Amino acid sequence: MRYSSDQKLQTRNRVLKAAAAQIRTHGPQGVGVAALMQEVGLTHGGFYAHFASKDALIAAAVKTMFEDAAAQRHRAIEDRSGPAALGAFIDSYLTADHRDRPDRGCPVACLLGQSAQLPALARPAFDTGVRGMVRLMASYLPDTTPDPMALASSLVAELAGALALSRAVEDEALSLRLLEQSRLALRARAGLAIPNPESPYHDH
Amino acid sequence: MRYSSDQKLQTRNRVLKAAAAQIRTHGPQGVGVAALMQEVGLTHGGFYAHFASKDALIAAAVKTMFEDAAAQRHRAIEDRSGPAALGAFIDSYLTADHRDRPDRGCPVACLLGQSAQLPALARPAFDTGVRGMVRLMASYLPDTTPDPMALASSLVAELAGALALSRAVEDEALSLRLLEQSRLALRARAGLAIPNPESPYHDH
DNA sequence: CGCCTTACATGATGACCATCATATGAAGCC
DNA sequence: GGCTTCATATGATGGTCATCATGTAAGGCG
Repeated sequence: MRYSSDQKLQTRNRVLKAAAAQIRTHGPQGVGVAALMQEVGLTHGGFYAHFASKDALIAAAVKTMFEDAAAQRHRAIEDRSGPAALGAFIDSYLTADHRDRPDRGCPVACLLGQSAQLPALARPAFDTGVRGMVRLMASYLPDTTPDPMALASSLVAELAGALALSRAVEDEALSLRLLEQSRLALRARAGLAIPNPESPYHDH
Repeated sequence: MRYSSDQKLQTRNRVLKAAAAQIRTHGPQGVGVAALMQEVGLTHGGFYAHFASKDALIAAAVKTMFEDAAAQRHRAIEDRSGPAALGAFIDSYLTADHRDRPDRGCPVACLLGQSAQLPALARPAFDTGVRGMVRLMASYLPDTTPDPMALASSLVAELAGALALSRAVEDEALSLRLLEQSRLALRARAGLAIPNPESPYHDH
């Protein structure tokens, strides 16, 4: 092999990561091949050695976004499971930090209104990502939940909706209130205790 | 005045209406001046007699979208008020019909993830539109609600989130289930009765 | 009747875009 | 040390875009 053994793969991954960030901040149509490659330190010419087309890149990038999101989720819930994991996830999702870093954040919240604008190649990736998130939420719910998938989908809708709303609102105080209010509502709906770090009734 | 007395105003309104539809389906960046004018039956040249720039058009179009949405809301709730109005609104919002016609539908659900992609000129219009929707929901809540704005913002988040999710999912049955489940969850959260079973959304 | 405002059309400009054909140059292999 | 391969660069192509300068014609007003 020429160059270091996995040079091409590493470059491909760097391009993917940059694309995943740009798609989340500027939308699928806001990414340009030339600008993207420049961000990685290359020129536009080499792009087609890695991806068949811009649409193929976007499809691959959407997939990466969900993989990264799953990794972050694991970091957020640490070794908790069940309802405790759900609470940790909700709390980590509806934060100012997550709101301010859409480029590293949940793909569902970023692409919520834009599924129709994704190239046809990328839509299945987004679809399975959304379903995966719902399924995961359902798996965290207490065993006593009558219809876990129903509740989970409703929770995901509010999670992503609230984060996106908090990004749309210009007033910082209102934005924080939106996050906090949905956080409380979601915890209540999921049958979790009111979050209070010092409370002896904290859920785990 | 030459031409019929308000010819220019009417043209402007037709352009605005077309833009409002295109923005909702193709996103703010998916609208082209030439294509837009052609849809109205004109050519691209006259555009700048009506709007200072494309960004100014988008700002004006966002405003129109919310005005249209308010009019539709009035039609949906008819002469109901309070919780009855809220129930009618929720039921009319989370329907397959609304899902399938984003070009005439709620601007919040369409632009949820794209507020950052709106031109700076248009963001205030979106911001006030979102706040208006939350305020209206709050006004429908029962007087006994402890913190109406808090509940209202949480409801709006789920409403828009659920509609956007239902648009993202490719499986029709799952999409309908998403709508129905959030519809039930929202009615319950707002303290409303279980909706009548003969609703037109039950076909599946 | 003819003028002149005005709504709109034609056509041009320059920027930017995705895509591709071809060149370059680094590095493992003989 | 030269050959070859492959990751990336250079530069071109055809397209689309927003914007604007200028042309045209419709029709109310003098």
